[in-house]
Amino acid sequence: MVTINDVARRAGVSVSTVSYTLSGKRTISASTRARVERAIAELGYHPHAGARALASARTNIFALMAPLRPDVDVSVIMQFVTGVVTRARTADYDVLLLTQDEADGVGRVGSGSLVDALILMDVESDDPRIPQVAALRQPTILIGLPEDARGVSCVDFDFEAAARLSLRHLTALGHRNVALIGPPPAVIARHTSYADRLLRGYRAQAEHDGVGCVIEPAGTAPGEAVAALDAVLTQVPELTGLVVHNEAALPVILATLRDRGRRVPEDISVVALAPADVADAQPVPITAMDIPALNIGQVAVDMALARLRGSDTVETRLIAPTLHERSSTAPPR
Amino acid sequence: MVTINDVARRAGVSVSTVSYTLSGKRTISASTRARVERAIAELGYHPHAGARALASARTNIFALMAPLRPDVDVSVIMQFVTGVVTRARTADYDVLLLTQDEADGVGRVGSGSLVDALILMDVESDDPRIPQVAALRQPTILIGLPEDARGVSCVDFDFEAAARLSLRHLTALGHRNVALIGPPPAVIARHTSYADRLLRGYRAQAEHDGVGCVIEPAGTAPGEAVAALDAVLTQVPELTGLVVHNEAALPVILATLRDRGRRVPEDISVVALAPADVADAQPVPITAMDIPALNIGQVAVDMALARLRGSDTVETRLIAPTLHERSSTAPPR
DNA sequence: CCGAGTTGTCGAAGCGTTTCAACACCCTAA
DNA sequence: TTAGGGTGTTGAAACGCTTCGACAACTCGG
Repeated sequence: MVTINDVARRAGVSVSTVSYTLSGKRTISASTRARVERAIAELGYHPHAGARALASARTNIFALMAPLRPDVDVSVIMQFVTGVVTRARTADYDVLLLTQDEADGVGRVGSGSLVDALILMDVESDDPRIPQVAALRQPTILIGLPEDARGVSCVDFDFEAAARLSLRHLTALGHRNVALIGPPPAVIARHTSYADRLLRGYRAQAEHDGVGCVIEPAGTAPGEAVAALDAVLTQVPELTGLVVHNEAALPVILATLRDRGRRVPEDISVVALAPADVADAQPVPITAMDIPALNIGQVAVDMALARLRGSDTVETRLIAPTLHERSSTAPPR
Repeated sequence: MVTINDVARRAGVSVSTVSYTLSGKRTISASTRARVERAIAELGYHPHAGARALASARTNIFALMAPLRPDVDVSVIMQFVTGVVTRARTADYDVLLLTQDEADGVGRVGSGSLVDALILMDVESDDPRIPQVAALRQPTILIGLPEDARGVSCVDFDFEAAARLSLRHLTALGHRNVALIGPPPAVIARHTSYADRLLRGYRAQAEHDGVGCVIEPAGTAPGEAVAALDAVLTQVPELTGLVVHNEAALPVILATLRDRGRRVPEDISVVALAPADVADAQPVPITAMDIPALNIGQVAVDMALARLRGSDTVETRLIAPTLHERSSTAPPR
């Protein structure tokens, strides 16, 4: 194993000089720097992560706690993860992947100084992890918005506003017989933060616009999506407007609508909450509130970095929704 | 920050005694152990990961290099990842998530002693990472099977056998007009290991059974799947048997078949290569070679652990396919 | 030509563990 | 009674890095 000592000897300088060339925390003459860098390249030196962590109290690792469970929508999760990992790397950070189902994962990686900051996904309205991270030295960023966010920074898509806007888009077009096909029942039962806010927004807007409030959760399996749609059609036979927030269900619902003889948008208008690529890739491009999942992951990292640089402002950032009109909405006939 | 010193003082023993109680590498009397454990609990002590790594040359971290690109099938990837992470945790290992697109990620985490072993996904037939990991002190497990696997352990689903079996299932039923809808063009162009083996197996079996060999790649977007299916139907108008290996395309293809007036399995038999839950969740449960992605991830971890325990046997494990008959195949009329 | 900065380099003291060699103790067999 | 062999515990030396304070060698204004 090649150490900083080997580099120093080879370059004819002291160990500390090598360290300072690497970190840039002191000025180093151009010629010295060059010799050190050559030695590093020749020896193929990589600093020992553990030693570095011990001496500097920094690991350059983030913990990302992601929901590796079947009931959440994999493609969106992946986008968050991708956003986090790629942005972290640009700041020379690595990402440690944790699951929810370890009881004290937070304490272990936090108190054990394994990571410099934590990013938590799939936040619930009253999330048990919040007191845990609050006890930590490391800053934490939540992707999601709990009821009580004291002391932790949050970032998320503004699902409440998104739900309101989606419905308003339909009612503004003149639709009165509308419904929402929402997240899986399990997600709602857990009071996952986004689901709570989504439903709250939808209910408020339905009341505000004076339309009936029909909400049907849908599981991730195709059969469940069909069942949910049929349940909606039973409750609202005259249905002309549908809001869908459920990645997995979207294609199935569109296919089933066709099966049932309902054309989109002539008979039924559909608004989705989904990443742009998903909405765009459907047989009929879907008018949607684009969920910028990749971007939210990146913002989470940026907030973590800011905190590590000393900013102690705990903030909540809600990404405002923008409705992207595609071909799936029209006035009712 | 509470250190092993604090624990030792509190328990009235030496630092090394605490260390040995934690590691179990020396016998400790029951009474001492109890005192130490109480001190640990009372102080909420967690060993410092960096210090531990430095002293023991072990980090208890695996690197998992996963394809965070859009053209691979997210749901299968997620299953691999989930299998790896959960199994790793049962052995007290954490998982560091790396992407492919960092040039020397392998060297950085390997030479930097950040991880004890590496697990590489999305392996290509002639993967440039193989020489990199070969130069490392740490063992590496590939999920996939490159052309030249010297020195590295591999584990994967036997896609070649799976393709042969799928096709043979159709020909044995009497189908002569068959086709394969395969992975996205980009995956094939990169010579992703599984795609290479899949096509090889299919071609061999087609020749062996004396049926035409029609292969159509399909992108992940719904539109592309439709296009692929139509291309197949143009080339083989009398089509009665279809093998599909493409998670994302499967539901779309089934829907489109219905649109085109072809019933499954009365008019067209469909065999898929897909995880059991995906195959099972379709409107018509699909006869499939179940891809045990979760399990493969776990096996990868087990192989890594074995190597870390000193076994230096470099092995290649191919998980044999088993055909699970559901309702999507029947003899041609 | 002197003193005060400025710049570039160095030595050494940690950082919190693990682990090796040593040792004290008790038990047993001779 | 003593030698010999476990048991259980300890002190101290690593492990490879960062960082602080010190200092030599310059530069520059007065």
